[in-house]
Amino acid sequence: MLKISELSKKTGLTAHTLRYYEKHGLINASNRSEAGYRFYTDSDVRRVQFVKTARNTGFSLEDIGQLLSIRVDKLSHSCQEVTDITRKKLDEVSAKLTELQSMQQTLQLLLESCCGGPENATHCSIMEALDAGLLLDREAASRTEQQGETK
Amino acid sequence: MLKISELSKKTGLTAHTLRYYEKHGLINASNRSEAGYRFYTDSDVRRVQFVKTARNTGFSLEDIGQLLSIRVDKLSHSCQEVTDITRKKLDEVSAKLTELQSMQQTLQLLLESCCGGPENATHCSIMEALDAGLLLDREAASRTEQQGETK
DNA sequence: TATAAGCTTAGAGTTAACTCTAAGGTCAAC
DNA sequence: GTTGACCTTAGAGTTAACTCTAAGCTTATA
Repeated sequence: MLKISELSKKTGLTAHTLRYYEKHGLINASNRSEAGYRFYTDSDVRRVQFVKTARNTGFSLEDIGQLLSIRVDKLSHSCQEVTDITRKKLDEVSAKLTELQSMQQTLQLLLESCCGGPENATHCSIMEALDAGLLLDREAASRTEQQGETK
Repeated sequence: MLKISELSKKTGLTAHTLRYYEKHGLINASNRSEAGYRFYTDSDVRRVQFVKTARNTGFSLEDIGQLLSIRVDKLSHSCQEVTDITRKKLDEVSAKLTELQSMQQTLQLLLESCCGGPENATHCSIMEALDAGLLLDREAASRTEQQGETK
């Protein structure tokens, strides 16, 4: 039976975060001392570690809530439910990745185009590119279109 | 001279967002009607488009504030200042990219490992992997270390 | 002239996941 | 018996970039 600071050390999550997770229904301390101190069982610890692993994998706390309800009653849930959550997250991550890759490419091009020296910025090619809106041909285009479509 | 809704149409930014940018010192309407309506000059429009392009490139509003102060007085600023801001942003984007790529890989492996079928989740390999904390060998490890180091 | 569309401001709400504070109770050690 | 470390709770603050609301003018149209 671990106290919250011991669980904190064991998991690398702060006591604050552990209480936050509890408040949001993700974890719990199976026992309390007479004074109200939380005491965590091995089972509690495993659940916290599950949450941490899922968090590190990119799942939101809401996702994790769903995964946890599957975890405690696996018989009533299917693999498909699990893959649905996972695929949805993968799609989100992939979309974000595409966006960031586009940004990365643009930023690299900008850096390559500029001398980066102590000269004044009168003819700075980065400033010129931003002024010209040249980047709109790439990432901005898709986002601008999406904005227009959702109106 | 454009009214705010006209500028909104022209830029794809909402009037709300334009006022928000103004409140945060990024843009301004050079003129106002007697009734207080904002009127934007061509120069104002170009500045707004600069902000939009920079935003699409990944710069934060704070970054853009710096870029704008360079933009209005290029003689007093160097290319290096511009590349510093750009490189810092590129580093951020690259770091985030690495993290997301790791997540993507993990999520893909999880999906490949699971049947995803209507079977109950008793032996779901995704649940097992999250339970085992297997992913900690990859991305979580670096983040856990960072957390430990910054303590 | 009445209606609707559009403009103004100040300020509150949203989102996610913490992060921190205040006020106070508990516990082990010296 | 008094420090000091640790625990409790409720609730406020943080971050970024919007997004929306309310209450009230202004303007164009029919």
